[in-house]
Amino acid sequence: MEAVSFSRRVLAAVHRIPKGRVATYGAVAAAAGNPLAARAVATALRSAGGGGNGLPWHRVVASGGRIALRGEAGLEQRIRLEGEGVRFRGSRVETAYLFRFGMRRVSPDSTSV
DNA sequence: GCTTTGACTGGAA
DNA sequence: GTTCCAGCCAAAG
Repeated sequence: MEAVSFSRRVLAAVHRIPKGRVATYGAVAAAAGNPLAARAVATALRSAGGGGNGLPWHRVVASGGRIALRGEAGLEQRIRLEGEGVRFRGSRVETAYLFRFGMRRVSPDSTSV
């Protein structure tokens, strides 16, 4: 029973992304309950997002760590991520910085960067 | 309630 | 390496 809307879960998932890490739309969609709803994640973010909401939208990237937005928006997102300590490899984010939901710390140093 | 849109994804060219 | 096509889902008009 989904008491809350999808966008709500998406926002919660995005908010769960730790600083200095980035999650793909597919990961957020999976955390929201539908791994195939990557597109819906973008729709929800665009609707709920927009700025001023305190939502770390810049921590959400496309598949492979690619920047989803184009133009200034994508550039700003990259700058924000770099400000959080995320490294870039050309036009892509390092795969090691990709955050995955449901990560269990099998080792005490697994979650550490 | 149907149609349009959109910050996606994976595979092929 | 990039670009294009088709498929998917949810929210807004």
